[in-house]
Amino acid sequence: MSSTKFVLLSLLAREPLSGYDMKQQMKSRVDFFYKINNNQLYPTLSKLEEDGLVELQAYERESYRPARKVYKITDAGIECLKDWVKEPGSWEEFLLKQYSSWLVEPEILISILEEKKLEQEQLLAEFKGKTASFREQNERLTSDHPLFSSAAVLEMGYRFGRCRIEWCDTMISWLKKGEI
Amino acid sequence: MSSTKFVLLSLLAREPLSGYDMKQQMKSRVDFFYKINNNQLYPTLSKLEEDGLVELQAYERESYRPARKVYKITDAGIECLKDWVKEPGSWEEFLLKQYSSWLVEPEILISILEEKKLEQEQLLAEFKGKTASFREQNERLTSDHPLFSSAAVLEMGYRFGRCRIEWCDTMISWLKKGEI
DNA sequence: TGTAACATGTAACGAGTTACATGATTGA
DNA sequence: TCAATCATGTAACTCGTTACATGTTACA
Repeated sequence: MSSTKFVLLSLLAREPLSGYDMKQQMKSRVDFFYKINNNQLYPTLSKLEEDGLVELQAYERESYRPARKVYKITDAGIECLKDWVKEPGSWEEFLLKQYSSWLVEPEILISILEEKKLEQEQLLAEFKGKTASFREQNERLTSDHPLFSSAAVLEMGYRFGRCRIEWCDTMISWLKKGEI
Repeated sequence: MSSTKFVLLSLLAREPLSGYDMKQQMKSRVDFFYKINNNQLYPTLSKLEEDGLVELQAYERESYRPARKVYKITDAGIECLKDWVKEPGSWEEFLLKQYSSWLVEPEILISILEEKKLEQEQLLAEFKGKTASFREQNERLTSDHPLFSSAAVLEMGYRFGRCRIEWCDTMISWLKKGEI
């Protein structure tokens, strides 16, 4: 149920890698936001291999250090990853899935994005209502008033929502063009 | 170390509540983003009471249902919460802290916000560099190319960063005015 | 001489999730 | 009659974090 195994599949879908490589990528890559630790990494990799979603491509051993095990994603792995990308989920998970969106047909992606957009628009409407009721009930909120902080957090929620909607629009336009 | 206890203190800083009340608020409030389950709620409340950060204000018992325990934050609790709000942390934690920003002196808040803003600006510069190097290396990215997805995720990171910076600016202007 | 990089892995712990248990009352 | 609401709490489990263990080579 956790995203960890899909994160590993997401990386392996692009190129064969060892566990160590994956950790390095997660450290350095600015375009991929995820942190993993050894305790999750290696057992999860073993489980993926058991399930036939990845396979050992190379086993580079040098005498003085542990063998470097390079894994490769299988066809079943690609299918599994594709299915996951199409599944609904929270915004955070959705963003993670976008990293593997290149595997999915553009038409399907567009419909997913349009649904996400709708979801955010509904949330935005709720925020708007809340903010309005704040302003009505309290004409002036000084910075030591609890509702000042509530308004601040609400403002952030509102801005984030708008930001997400705009991003969805940009993505849809990119996909309709077919390239960037 | 976890935020859970501070979340409970954040709610109690505004008004005395029972554990059940807190859960209800987290469900319904649009201005507060946090989910808690009974297994964390009740033991954490007990621990807060042990530590003298909250105290029992009322113990409303009706024969046919469990006693309703209404808690009240103590002076020590307020101090503890205030200290937490001033501490540095991740953006997510920072947002949580903003819900109790009304407890903190505006000058201190402004300096915290300015630091957060700087942090985001540095991140944004990194994103900008990455995006530029993408564009240079690949003139055209079709939607089935892995780097198309990388660019999509990067674009989101960039937009979020800008959104955060703009929000910081808005907050600073609110605080300098002293009210909204 | 010490520490960072390489490369795998385990152990112990803390945090979080789902599900369950109680039990009268209110409303569909 | 069935489910939901009120209100507390426990049990079992998964997930994630920090720290440790191995052992050579390269570099400051």
